[in-house]
Amino acid sequence: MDSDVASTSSRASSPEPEAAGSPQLLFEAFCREPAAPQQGPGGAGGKLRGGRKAQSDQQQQEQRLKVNSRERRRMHDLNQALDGLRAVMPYAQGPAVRKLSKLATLLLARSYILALSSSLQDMRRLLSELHPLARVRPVPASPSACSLAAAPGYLGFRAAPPEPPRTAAGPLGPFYRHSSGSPCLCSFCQAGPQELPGTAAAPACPRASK
DNA sequence: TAGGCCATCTGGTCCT
DNA sequence: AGGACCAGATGGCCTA
Repeated sequence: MDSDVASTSSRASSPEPEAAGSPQLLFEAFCREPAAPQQGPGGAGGKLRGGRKAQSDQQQQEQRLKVNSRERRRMHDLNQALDGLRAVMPYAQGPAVRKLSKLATLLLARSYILALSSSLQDMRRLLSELHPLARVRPVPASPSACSLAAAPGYLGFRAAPPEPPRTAAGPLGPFYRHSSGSPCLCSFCQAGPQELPGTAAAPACPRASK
């Protein structure tokens, strides 16, 4: 299916990380201009008298190429976002480590967020125990400040996070297990994901996925 | 070689 | 109408 010129094997193992990594770039990509007009080859008025059907076919072809191109770019943006997510994820990164799969990235991100939330709660509790008089001041309510603050699970100083659903599998789902006997040195395991709220004791190490 | 993961194409649906 | 989003199909690459 080589219907698109741009479909050359640009795959390799990493999908064109043009600007991957930086959240800033991620947002830039997210907010980027709405799909440059991308003229098809020949542009308008290429064929003058090719017959109505031929012209219609060509128009359809160009339309198809345009849609394909948009879809490709959309997927590239998605992959960039995933790369950005991987970049801030607590797992061993390096040339010798296999890149997290998309699914693993999402699952690990969820676990990481839950772990951070739990840590934050613990620290807050500790702080209030050490300094009973020093109350943690609530974040001034400013609805327009950040839409995240309105999210149900937002961990501001207002409400405790909702209990995450408990699943039978580990925080990364049923896909990830430690290979028995071999201690994992990745930062995720070092940090102790077993403290995740609402999860079983099953450690979740992305390196053990394969 | 089988299975996992991925990129790409494609058609459908929804929204502006 | 055009664009975004989604899911299924397909084929390639890589690893155990």
